[in-house]
Amino acid sequence: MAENDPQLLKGVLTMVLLTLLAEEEGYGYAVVVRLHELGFAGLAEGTVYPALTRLERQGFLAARLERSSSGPARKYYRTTAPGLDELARSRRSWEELVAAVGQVLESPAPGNERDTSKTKKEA
Amino acid sequence: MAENDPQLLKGVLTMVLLTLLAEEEGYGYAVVVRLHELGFAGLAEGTVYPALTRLERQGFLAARLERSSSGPARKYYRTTAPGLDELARSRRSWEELVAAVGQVLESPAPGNERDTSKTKKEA
DNA sequence: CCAAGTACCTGGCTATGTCAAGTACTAATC
DNA sequence: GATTAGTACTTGACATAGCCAGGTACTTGG
Repeated sequence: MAENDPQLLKGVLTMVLLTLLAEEEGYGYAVVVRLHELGFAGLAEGTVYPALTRLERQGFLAARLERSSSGPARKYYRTTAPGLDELARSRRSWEELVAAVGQVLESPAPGNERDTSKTKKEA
Repeated sequence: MAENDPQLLKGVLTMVLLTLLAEEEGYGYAVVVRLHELGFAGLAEGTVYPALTRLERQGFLAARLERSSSGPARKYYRTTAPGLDELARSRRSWEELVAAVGQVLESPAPGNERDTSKTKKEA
């Protein structure tokens, strides 16, 4: 589980959070732990909490507080209906990206000339 | 080919550019056109050129100018040896990310309780 | 009382994609 | 020969979102 490239994560976290919290309600701390288990190794709390707050502010997550006997109150989040829409959109973008990247990475043969000018007369 | 999420592209572009320019030399404008064909629909010139410049500055790409009869001189880039190393690292991160995201998206059954506290006594 | 585990929040930093505008060369048209 | 359109590259100001460091606060146990 190597260090994840911070940049690669961008945008992905939103989708991941909406997915997890659509399946079942959860609170920040637990989500962080879960994500570490799922392969998002270096993921910091300072990344997840602001993301949850943002998604709530955007109406994609709903939150409720619940007292806990093992520490401070937990903020449970659940994906809302607009959140599900956003998730669907997000997944589509993700799949397109994966497809496009796949096409580049598994590029078959480097034999086709690419020249935007129609090769009328070249230097 | 829907609008790509700008955030999702982050970090990916670097990898894609290093890949394309490792296969064969190319100049910015042509790369932009090529990427559009490959599924990176909304990709702007203003995104690609700075990326190329950055990669050159970092030593991952080498550049040379070539006059053209169809417009201003073209700046041809080719991936360097360090660029190939970076590409390898980058691909690894990407594959890990795709795997991790895959695990979340195709999450099988939402039945397992996840609670960081060992359920000693819950509210 | 203090430490450690749980749980959340914030400010400042950074990286990078986007937009808009600009420069400049060539060829074709009027 | 000035204008326009296509080719080709650059840049500055902006927005987003992840990261780090540090802070707050509740609970339990020594």
